[in-house]
Amino acid sequence: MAAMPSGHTSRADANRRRILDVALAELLRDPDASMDQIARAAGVVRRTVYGHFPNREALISTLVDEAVQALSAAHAAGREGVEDPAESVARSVLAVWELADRYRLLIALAQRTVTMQGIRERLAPVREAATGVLRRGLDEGVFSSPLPAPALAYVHEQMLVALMEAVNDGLVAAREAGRCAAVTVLTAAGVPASKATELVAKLND
Amino acid sequence: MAAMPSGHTSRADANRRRILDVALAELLRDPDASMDQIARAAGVVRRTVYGHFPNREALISTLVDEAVQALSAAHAAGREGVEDPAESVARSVLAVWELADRYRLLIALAQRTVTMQGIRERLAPVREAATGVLRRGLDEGVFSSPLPAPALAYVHEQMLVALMEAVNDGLVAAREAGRCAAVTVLTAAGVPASKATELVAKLND
DNA sequence: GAGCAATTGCACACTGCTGTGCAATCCATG
DNA sequence: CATGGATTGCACAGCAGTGTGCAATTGCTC
Repeated sequence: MAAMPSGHTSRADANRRRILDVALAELLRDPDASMDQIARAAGVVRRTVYGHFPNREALISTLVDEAVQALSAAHAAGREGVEDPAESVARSVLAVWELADRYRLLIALAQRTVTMQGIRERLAPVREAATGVLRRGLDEGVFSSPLPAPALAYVHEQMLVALMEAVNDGLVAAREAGRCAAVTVLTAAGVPASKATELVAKLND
Repeated sequence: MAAMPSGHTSRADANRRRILDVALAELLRDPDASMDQIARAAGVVRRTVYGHFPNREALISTLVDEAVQALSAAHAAGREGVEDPAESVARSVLAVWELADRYRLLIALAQRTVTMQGIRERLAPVREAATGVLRRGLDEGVFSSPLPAPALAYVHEQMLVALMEAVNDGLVAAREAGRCAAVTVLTAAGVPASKATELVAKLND
């Protein structure tokens, strides 16, 4: 039946959750992983996956939606009520990075998948927000770059991706990565290294 | 027969060349483009493509090899006989960028393909060279970053990718992109914006 | 115009993935 | 232990792509 004892998710729900989690990891290893691979990795039969998601696209779409939603929230929360562009950027990066450990894989995946298209589209709002902050920073002279704000937004986005890969490959400790990312992003925007370091250190204490 | 008149490439060679060129463009639009799509786009029948390349992988492999080779050459040439790390980095970026207009597409493609693995492997030497320069710069204090040299190399690599996408999307003029890339890369490494701009301007006159 | 390599146009076998249907089975709950 | 939703196992149709074989044809070269 529909109702269930308090605090106890049905087996179906648990399976659905696990399938999503496993799919995330599995699609990283191979962006073209088949439904069968995913199902087996989730300890389930292919047919069962189709019981939860009508088709492959629906599954991936759900995955993307979850990630994008979490990311948008973090990005927005990170800079609410802050007027200084530099601090705003730093806070955003740090906030987004919180999720990195969970979604790093998906982001890396996104890089090399056709699905990339869909993801970039859905991230457009976030990117526009970021562009806005960057533009303000450039206008106010807090930032300094030969690049127009939108291009700088691209660069920042890719820098985070690069850092995530660096963490994946063990070049940077996950613990420090957030701070490093924030500092590097600010630095790339033209904020003096010393000032960037100081600001981030203060935020991160 | 095998021999041919001076300076005149056989139709076969011309076809092979054209197939490679078209495949490059076609695989960008769709990393999973079929052999048939590629063949048709090259104004040729699928069977003909198989006449030149035993299989899909061989074709892509050839494509990658050409690009990597050109890239390595440019990267090395750009910084031969230069001792200042900052100038070295700036020269490399500018040199590599020369090829960007031709290979930008492939690079973007690489980002989202499984083939990515193979490419990153083959680019390892270049990345190591870059890491070396970055390390020297960090040691000498010319650069300043919380990131270790290898991670910084990742970041720089991705920044170039981002810039290429920005150009593809019309956010930056191809003509200025090289200079901007160089400046931004240096800035991200902690070189003061003013100094970076000045250096690049001098190199690029 | 004969000769020859390259190209073409089919046809074929094979593989791997998708999405669906259905009967058998599992298993927590009541 | 009975019940019903979830899961399983299997089978099937369909599709798209790959790589290959071969005979017919094109078009350059001599």
